Parts: sequence; C-alpha cells; structure tokens
Amino acid sequence: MAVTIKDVSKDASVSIKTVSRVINNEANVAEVTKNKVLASVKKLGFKPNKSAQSLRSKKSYMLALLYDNPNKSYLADVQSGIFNACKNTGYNLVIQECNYKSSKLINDIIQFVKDFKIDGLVITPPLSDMQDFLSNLEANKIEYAVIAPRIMNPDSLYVSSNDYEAAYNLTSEIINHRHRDIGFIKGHPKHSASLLRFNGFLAALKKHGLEPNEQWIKQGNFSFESGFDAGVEIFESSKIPTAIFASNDSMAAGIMKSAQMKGMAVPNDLSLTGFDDSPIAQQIWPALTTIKQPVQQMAAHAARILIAKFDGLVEKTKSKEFKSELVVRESLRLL
Amino acid sequence: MAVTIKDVSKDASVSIKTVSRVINNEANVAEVTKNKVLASVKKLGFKPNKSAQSLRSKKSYMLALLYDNPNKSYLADVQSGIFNACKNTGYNLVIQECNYKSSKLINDIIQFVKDFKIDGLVITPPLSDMQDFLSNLEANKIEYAVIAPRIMNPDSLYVSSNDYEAAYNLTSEIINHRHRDIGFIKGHPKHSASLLRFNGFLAALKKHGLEPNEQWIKQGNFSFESGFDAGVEIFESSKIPTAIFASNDSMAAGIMKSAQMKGMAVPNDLSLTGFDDSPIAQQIWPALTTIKQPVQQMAAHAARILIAKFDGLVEKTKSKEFKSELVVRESLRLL
DNA sequence: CACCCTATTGATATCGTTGTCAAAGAAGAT
DNA sequence: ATCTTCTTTGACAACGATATCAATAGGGTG
Repeated sequence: MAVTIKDVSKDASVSIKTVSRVINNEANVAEVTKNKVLASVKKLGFKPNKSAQSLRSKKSYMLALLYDNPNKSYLADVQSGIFNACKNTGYNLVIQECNYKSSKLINDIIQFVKDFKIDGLVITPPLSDMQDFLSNLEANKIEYAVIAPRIMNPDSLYVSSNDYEAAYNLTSEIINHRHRDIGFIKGHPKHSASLLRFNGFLAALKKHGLEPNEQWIKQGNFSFESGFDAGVEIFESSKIPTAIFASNDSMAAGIMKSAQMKGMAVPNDLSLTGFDDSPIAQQIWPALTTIKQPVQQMAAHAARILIAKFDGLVEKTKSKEFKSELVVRESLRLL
Repeated sequence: MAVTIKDVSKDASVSIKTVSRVINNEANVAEVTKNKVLASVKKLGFKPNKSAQSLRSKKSYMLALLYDNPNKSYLADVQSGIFNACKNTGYNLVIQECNYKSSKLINDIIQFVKDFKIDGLVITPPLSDMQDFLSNLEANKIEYAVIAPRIMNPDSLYVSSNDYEAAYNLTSEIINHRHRDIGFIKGHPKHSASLLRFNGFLAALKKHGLEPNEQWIKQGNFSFESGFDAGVEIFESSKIPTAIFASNDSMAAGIMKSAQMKGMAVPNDLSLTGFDDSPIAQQIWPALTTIKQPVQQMAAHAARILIAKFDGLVEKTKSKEFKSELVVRESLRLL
C-alpha cells in the first residue's frame, strides 16, 4: 500500500489539510509546521496520488502536443523537449495528431480537451498560425503555448526563433561565396517561418544589390518530395542558378537528389543550403550548410511557460525568442 | 458541469452501480436494463471521469513506451502506432527514455511505474532483449509487451517480424543480381534483430555456395556514423566488394556517403541495400533497395495485446509475427 | 481590559467513480 | 409447497486528495 496524505498527517501530528497546504505551497503555514510536514513527507516517501488530486481539483496534470507536421525528426525533438520540461513537474504529455485542413478541427480539439481535461496545449506550426483557431481556443478558455507563431502577441505564450535574421545571414553567406544566381524554395505556405525565411532571403539579396529571379523561386511545403519537384522544375529552366537556398533540409535533400539524377554534382555544379540542421543534413553527401535551431529547447520552454501559467508552484517564465546558428558544411562552395 | 454517472442513473432510473456495471461491461445485467442505460449514456453524452475511475480502481489507464533508441523515425512510427491503438480505448501513452546501460535502470523503471501507476509497458529494442530486466519486471508484477525480442516466449506478449527470412530473401536478391563479393554491416549488438539479419545473410550465402569474407563484415550499431565508419574501413581493403548489405537504412546511407567521398558511384561501382525502409531510404540518391517493416502496425499490435491482457473489455489478442517485404529501388544493380 | 483582526489549524464535506454486500425476485430442485 | 440457488439490482462505503468553513491562539488597538 502506498503512503497517503493520512499517513503523513499522522506521522507529523497535523491534520491532512495542513499536509495538503504544505505540498501545495499554500500561504499561512507556520514555518515549524511546514518543516515538520516536509520531514515526514521525505521520511515516508510520500507522493500525492495524481488521480485523487485530479478528481478533486479538476486538473488533469496533462499537457497535449498538437501537431500536423510530417517531419518526424522535428516532431521527435519537440516531444523530447516537452518531456524533459515535464519531468519532475508532475505533468504529463499526450500527443494529438491533427489535420489542420479539417473543418471539424476546432470542435474536435475542444472536445478532446474537455474529454481528457487537458490543462494546456502546446501547438506547433502550421496550427500555431491559424488565428481563428487560436481565438477559438481562447474563447473556450483553453490555455496554450505556441511554437513559432507568425504573430507574437505579447499577451500570449509563445516561443520563436530568429528565422528572418538567420535566413538573412545564411543568404549573405551564400553571396559572400560569390554566388549571384540564387534560387529559393519556399516552405509550407501555412507556416509563418516560411515567410520569415523568404523575407530574410529577399532582404539580403537587396542589401547586396541583387534581384531575385522568379524562375528560380519555387513553392515547396517542407517535404522531401516538394524539394525534389522544385529541383526538377528549376533544372529545366533555360538558365540554372549556381546556388539554391531551400527553406529546410528535407527539401534541400530533395533538390540534391534531383540534381544528382540530372548528373549535376553538389557543390561543384550547384551549391545548396538547407535550414533546421535536421539529421538528414549530415546523412547525405555532401553534408548541408544549414541553420541549426534549438528545437528541443524551444519546445521545452514552451511547455515551461505553459505550466507556469496555471501552476502557482512553478516559477513564472516568459515568452522568448531563441537564436539559431549557421552551420557551415560542404554543400556550399566558393565560386 | 460535465455529465456524471449520477445524471445517467437518474435519467435511466437505475442505481449508479448499475450504470457502472453497464459501462464496465460486467456480467449479470439484464438486456433491457443495459439498453436503457446505454441509451441514456448516449443521450447525455456521458464520459466516465478518468480520475475517479483511476482513483477507485487503482488503474491509471496509462501505458508507457520504454525506449533507448537513437532512431527518430523508428521511434516516431512506434509512437504513432501505439497512439492509434490507444484511441478509443481510454488508454493513454507516456514516453520514457531510458539508458539501457545504466545500472539503475531496473530500479528507475520500477519506481516510475509505481509513481505513475503505469498499467503496462511497451518495450522496444534493445531493452526488449535484456532478459534479466524483463524477469525483474515480472518479479515486480509489471505487465509489458515487447517489440522484436530475441527470445519469443509463448507465455509473454510480443510482436516480432521475420527478420531472418527477410534478410535471407534480400541476400538472395543480391546474389541473383550476380554479386559474389558481398559485404555485411551488422547492427547494434544488443538488438536481436541484428543477429537474425546476419544469420539470414549467412544462410543465403551458404545456400548459394558462397563463403562470407571476414574483411567485409563489420560491426555497426544502426547509426549513420557507424555505417560511415564501416564503409571507410571496407574501402581501405585490398579488394572491395561489389555489394554491401547494411543491417539498416541509416548505416546504408552512411556507407553511401563514405563511398561517394571516395569517388565511387552507387550502384555503378557499388551496390548497396538497407533494411527498414525508413524515410532516408528514399531521400538519398540512388534510393535504397531495402526491406519494409510494418513498424507502426507492430507497435499498435503490441499496445493492443498489452491492453487486452489487463482490460476485460477489450477483445483478447495474441502475440504475432509480422511479415516484411522487399522493396526494390535503384541502389542494387545487376552485375 | 475588552475588542477586533489576522495567522494558523483542523473537522468534515466533497469530487465521480468502483467495491462490498445484502436484498429481492425468478427459476429450479425436492 | 417449500427450500435452494442464481440472477439482478441498489444502498452505501471507500479511494486519496482538495475545499469550505469554523475554531483557536496570539497580537495590536483604543
């Protein structure tokens, strides 16, 4: 039989309510009493029963991760980050796959949150950019934190990265390698990061007095296949760029495959850069020059600010922008 | 306020205990009563409160996935499979990363299961092959199902795949492409699949009257890097094989990278095959000939047999071996 | 010194289920 | 017709925590 609050109260010779006060860090408990109780808690190895707490307090101690993202590596990192943040907080994570195109989405999610009494949601792109979805959550008083949203409302909980700046820097790096004819593969149109990366790219071109060439700018969706298709199209153009900036690594890998199938060698015939520093960046040859994002840390932070929002025990934490860094590998060469 | 069992009991004019009986599918409820209750349940949209159930019945309705596996894609598939199996069963999944080398492992896990009152564990390789770990779980009366264990105890819950047979077939396919000099990269030594695949390879060689060449047989650990290193070593040999069978796709990708760095082209200078049909198999060029395993389905089945074991409601399900299939792509060529 | 206020503590109700046990009725045995 | 057994049902306790509210003690104020 496990140790209950009753055992602790007996051992510490106080009422169960006082024990409850101590473990919930409530105000107005005398220091002596508190220490006495804490000693008993430790001595007996008491752990509050989650179900009982949950039943009485109407909290589930569960977060849910909402995603509609085919990128397994990204998802794994996000999950892993959240799990780390949850450790020792008493919170747990459930994972909910969504379809961002579904018209029932918002109702399904509200139902899901109600059914499982989820305390809060961590929301990843592209869901994090669907304003009506988010306002709907708010209208239903559902707590959430978003990862990489388009609009960073200072009142809301979010984590973001400096996509614009990073894309600007990466583009500058390409230009510094004397490339002038640079293609660009856009990311998923619903992800705010796509626009930020594209704008960073355009700004860097402008800064260096270069004009974007529409023929070399293709719409992708962050998938390997979309990169491959974009590559095929670009290589059919009359003139071929000397470098291509793909908005993520999977698409860069897709382009590389299409280039190799055309008989072109990277980086000799074509320089290539990605974004995210996902595992594939190093698993192809030549390895990709890319931008490394602290995805795990971002996800962990999202979970932390969310928990902090509704859990008095936890230290308050704020929304934050994370910095990413340039990783130089072989896929980009000096012209 | 949510609908409770009390509301249903009023609506159906029966006692709460009878409602409880119906929702738990207990015996000895008259058909008429049952239907009456079910009608009320549906009408009111009643969902039992998990916390209350859990508190009273001492079940958590939670499974845990134990893993120590660096392969994100594999892990994502396993998770996804389990989540699918959990849907509509009322069970949930928590994920617990482990370190199979840790001496505290078993104690940590037992503590974890006790703390969270986990109903059952789904265990992936290499943990699924640690006999003392598993016996220890049994001694502590912890329910578990293993994925791809070395020893398939008919009394235990497991799912497996036909690794031996698949490796045999894939090797035969290589030999049918007229290769005689075939290298092999072993998988992680603690994974039972590694041995099965290697044995399947050896058996096929033998069947076709070929001798394995020790120089071309390298120990890997399923990681990209280990494949890369094995490739580097092999290509330093006096004689180079015409084909290499890597025990998984990541290692095959590693070999491909090392080959390309040496200036060798796949499949012209070297044929290459993988195993698992993970995303990377198609994200490199040329795409890998490999073995497709139904990982998601296997994981889902593992969850189902586990739930069936301790949940009377769910249909009984048995341990099962899944069949994998050969996927022919460009990385293997006819000599 | 009487009064009020605040800090501290505890007794008991409560959350929404399932478990225990007994009662009532139906069916079968003698 | 009576006794036994089985099926069906419900009243109420219990799970282990938090919430409510009242009681007590100590300190400050006029």
